[in-house]
Amino acid sequence: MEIKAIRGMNDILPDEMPRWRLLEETTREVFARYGFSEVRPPVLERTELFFRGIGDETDVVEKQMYTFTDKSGTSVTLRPEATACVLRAVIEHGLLNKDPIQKLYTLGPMFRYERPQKGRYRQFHQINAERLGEESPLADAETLAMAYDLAGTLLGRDSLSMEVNSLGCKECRPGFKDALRSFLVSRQERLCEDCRRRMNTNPLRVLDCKVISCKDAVQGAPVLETFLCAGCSTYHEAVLASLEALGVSYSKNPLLVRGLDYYTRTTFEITASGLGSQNAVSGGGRYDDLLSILGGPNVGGIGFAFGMERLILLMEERQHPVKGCFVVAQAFPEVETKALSLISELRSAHIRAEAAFGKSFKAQMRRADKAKYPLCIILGEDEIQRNTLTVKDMATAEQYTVERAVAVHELKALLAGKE
RNA sequence: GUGAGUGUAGCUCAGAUGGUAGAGCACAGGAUUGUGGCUCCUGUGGCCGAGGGUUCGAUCCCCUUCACUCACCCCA
Repeated sequence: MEIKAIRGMNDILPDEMPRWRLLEETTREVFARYGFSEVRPPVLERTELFFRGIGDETDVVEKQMYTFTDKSGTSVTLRPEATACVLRAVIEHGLLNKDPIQKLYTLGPMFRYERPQKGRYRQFHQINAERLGEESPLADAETLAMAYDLAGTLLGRDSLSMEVNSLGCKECRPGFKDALRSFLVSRQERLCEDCRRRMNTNPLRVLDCKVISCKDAVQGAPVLETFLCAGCSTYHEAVLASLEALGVSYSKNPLLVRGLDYYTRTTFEITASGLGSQNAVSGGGRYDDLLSILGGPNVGGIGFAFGMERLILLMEERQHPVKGCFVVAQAFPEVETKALSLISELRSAHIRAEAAFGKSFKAQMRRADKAKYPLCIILGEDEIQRNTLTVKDMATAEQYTVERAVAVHELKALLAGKE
């Protein structure tokens, strides 16, 4: 029986790597411009971290976690998201004592046990940014701007849209929840089965339901915006004004709800066309209570995540640029030995060099062509006799004779002209 | 967890009322015994997803199972 990869876990094959590298490089570049530094927490954490951090009534925690007990009997979980992990690291190492403002990002795999679908896998990768220690709507706006900046440079602004909302804080949200719940109870016979359950556990989610009868029933429901306390309301206005100042185009979506419990005030989502139903490319928001819930200082933060596979799906294919030479050698032991030392000399000079021994001359040429090498070096008995090399330009088919002694120097010059 | 669709060569896909399979691309070799791409020729490659049932005989029909895809749910 052939062993195959586990469901929902994919190999990233060589052809796809250029896109992944571009994605990672762009992320590092953009985030560095905003003063963010990289961290790398482990992928395995104590299960309790996510219970406390994400909220035990969320779908993620209730049914999507890869949880098991390790050999010491502790319950551990493959992280379903990164924020709780990064904050755990910040708290554990007292980073906020060294600097009360922390701007961090991390890249890596996350795990959720869900039915795989386009843009949704059981092992998937996220880009995650967290910004801690600034109580200011400007910090919120700048964080959203950074997410928008990254998405824009990767995908172009045209296919993107950003939606913003405020979820209020622990002062004003309960009032809204209660009002919403009693509104929903009054109309519960029109709600779908799921929503009748959600009505009690997480009434906000009902607003987001896609079932038409629910959308209908929700008409005229209390609006979160009107319940926001004065603090939240002015804060939200300031965030929106700052977004405009930053040139970020967004739309308000009072129904935008996040799946994780820890969000307060600002939340947002970036969606892209072309992904089918999993069209959220990024999402995030402010979490003023999460640090303290996790046992840290009473400091707020804001962050977001990008789904890397979703970005990759939208990025154009790229090719490995190949700059170097392919060495074609006639199949005689003496020639092959010389070829070997030439290759090694080239590599020492930081020139990419490759050969395919044990192949016919023609086959070697074909490989040189297929691998898209701009130059091909031909080494045969004649060249060895005369202490020269034949260099062939694969694009123009021109050939030059080069003295063996100055070969590396010459090749460097020739390659410098190829981009 | 629910629903629908699909599993045949490395990839994309044909196939017959049930008689153990083909194409294109890719790969390898040759036409050109030291010259790639284009062309032509040849070749390698398949337990027809797995298990069971019906049948003289199943890749095809039936059941089961697994996987993939899309959608729901939920999310990045």
